[in-house]
Amino acid sequence: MYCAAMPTRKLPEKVGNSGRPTTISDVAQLAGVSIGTVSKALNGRGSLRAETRHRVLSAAEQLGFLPNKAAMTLSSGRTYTVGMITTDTIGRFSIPLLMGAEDALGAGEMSVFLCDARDDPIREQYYLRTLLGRRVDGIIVTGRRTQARPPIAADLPVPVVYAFISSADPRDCSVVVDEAGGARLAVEHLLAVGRSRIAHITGPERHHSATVRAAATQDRLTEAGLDLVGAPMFGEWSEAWGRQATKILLGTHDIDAIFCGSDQIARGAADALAATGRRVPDDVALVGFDNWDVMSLACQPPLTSIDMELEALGRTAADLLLATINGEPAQGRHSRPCRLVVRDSTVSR
Amino acid sequence: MYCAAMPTRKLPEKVGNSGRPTTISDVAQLAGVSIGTVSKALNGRGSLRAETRHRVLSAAEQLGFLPNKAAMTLSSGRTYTVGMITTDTIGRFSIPLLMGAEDALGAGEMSVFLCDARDDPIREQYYLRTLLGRRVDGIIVTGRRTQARPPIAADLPVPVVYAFISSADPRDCSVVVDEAGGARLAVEHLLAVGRSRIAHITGPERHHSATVRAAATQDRLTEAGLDLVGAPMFGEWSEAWGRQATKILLGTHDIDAIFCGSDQIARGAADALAATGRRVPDDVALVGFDNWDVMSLACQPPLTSIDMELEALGRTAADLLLATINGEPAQGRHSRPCRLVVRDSTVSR
DNA sequence: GAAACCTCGGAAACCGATTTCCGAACACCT
DNA sequence: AGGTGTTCGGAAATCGGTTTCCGAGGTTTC
Repeated sequence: MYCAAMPTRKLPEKVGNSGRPTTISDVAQLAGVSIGTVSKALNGRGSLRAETRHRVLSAAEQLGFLPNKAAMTLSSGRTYTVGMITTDTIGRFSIPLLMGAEDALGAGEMSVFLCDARDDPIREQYYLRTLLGRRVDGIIVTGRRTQARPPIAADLPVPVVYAFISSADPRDCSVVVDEAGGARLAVEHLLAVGRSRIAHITGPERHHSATVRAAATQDRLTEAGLDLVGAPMFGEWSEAWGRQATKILLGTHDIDAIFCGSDQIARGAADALAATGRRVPDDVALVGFDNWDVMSLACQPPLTSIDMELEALGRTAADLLLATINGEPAQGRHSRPCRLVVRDSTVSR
Repeated sequence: MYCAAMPTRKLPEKVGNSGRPTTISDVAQLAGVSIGTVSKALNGRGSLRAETRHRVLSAAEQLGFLPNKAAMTLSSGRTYTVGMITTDTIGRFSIPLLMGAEDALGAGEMSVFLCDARDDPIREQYYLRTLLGRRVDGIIVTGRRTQARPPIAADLPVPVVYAFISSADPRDCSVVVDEAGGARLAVEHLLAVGRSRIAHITGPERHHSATVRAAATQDRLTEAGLDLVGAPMFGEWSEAWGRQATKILLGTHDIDAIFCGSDQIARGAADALAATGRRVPDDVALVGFDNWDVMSLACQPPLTSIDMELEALGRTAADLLLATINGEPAQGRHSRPCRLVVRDSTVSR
């Protein structure tokens, strides 16, 4: 009978108890077999009588036995762990990548060590060493800048996949976003809704993403027999720049659409357009990039945007890593398409 | 001489090489000693001749030896790993917590497994089991909702610290934000800049954070001999609600300040104020909560806000966890103060 | 010159699992 | 009754470290 007042007895808990974790020997003793037999029973190896197997399983259940991963690692050589190094700060981009990777890695079947190198090469090498010391089965390298980066190290004993960013060595396996394709999607959409005087406001010219998207924007317009209105406006990835650039633009050109290099810029643009009495999308249509809900949904009107599908990218990266770990090496650059998300900033509702 | 065309030779690399990772035996063989001696030399144990110690160290260096953590774990019983379970989604709140924790854990000395339970108790227990299977040295439990939650499990074999959220069991160790104190800071600041007709717009009433902050807001006003203008306006944590609530407020009351339960709400309020011709801060002062740069800096004008100092909170949680791991159990609820960040939404520049 | 002592480094147990190899027990066949 | 084959489960090696214990060899002391 259970009595609330009595001192807590060590009941068999589903997850662990406060003492020393139970080992395979404890299970063996309780089941009255050897530890080898326990191992076979739990892993379905060898040939055991059904009765024996069952006896072991219920003993393990009763003790809440969880095999010690470190011991398994030692004999199998695998840790069922991967490392994820973000070369710059963890943020809006790395989180979806992480979630996607976790997902592909079986959500807990394999675990992920997340390392934030904070743009510091020393710290990056340091993390690399700790990951190698932990004998991770593989490494995913990522970062905010999409510029190809030097390989994290030559000749590592574990497979490496670059996600979002790419390695400068073409033999390395990289999974990247087709940002040019994303920009083309945006332009095509604007053309489809009847716009022809299109401007482009984006981030710093030193950023690979900004130049790639700007170039693709111009290319696609040229294909349609059009020209970009003015030159691509390079600046910051900020709302303030979006506002400022839009004001400049409105003073000098006649436009019916702006494709922005980020949702933040687009939001700034929306504010500037509203402040000068332009209606979105009737007078000027607006497309952003990133599909960052915090921006694209809060914007008035909600933003049409380009989604880079980062979670899927994380999944792909992890899948390629798993393939390599399992002996089917994946090499080279893999590019993934973007997705257009249409909202009220380009089509009247 | 280096020649670009010649096949890559296996040079002694700083980090790893492509073959099987080197073991302590390899080092022992190269140094001409036994593995026990290598262990002593590398860890500064035992008594060795300086010459021997040096010979071992340079052999280890030459081979790029990284001790296998799994093997160390097996004999020491420690994994130098902690788990961090976020009960809901990883996001804006968990990342600073993680960074702070990483920092306190020596950035790589101990590593962190981040687990996203996605508001699913089943998944939570599943992650808990995998963490226990990996024999983590401790667990940090966190989440977005600040409501006290049931303990993640009774009687675990490893220490647990709750961060940001708290455990319903007062004996558990929790580190939380003094949200009431934060709200009081906001009110005091508004009083200090001469406001007396203060309204409060915040999130859903079912959210602990919203009710706690609202209650503290009213209390502090009462202490000052004032009343809140109208009742606290509970709604959503969104800009749209901030806009909507502000419009309602302006139609029914005469106010000179709004304290908002989040920066998003405050930003919506700022937009609504601007749309109706009110100047911020001259006509209406505005204070947000969270000090989320994306919102508070992009807002026009930039928002005065309450910073919960989540990174410091993560550090504190990790410190308490370390203390417990090292045999100085930390118990009970630890509350940490907020910080007021003054910007242009409350003081004219 | 022998006993006592000190210094240094090796042998081996141990951590907790997996896996191989082998032998005991039993059934079946002639 | 004896030989053969099959089934089941245990003993022991192994993974890569740490740590304890002990002995070889040299030095000091009387």
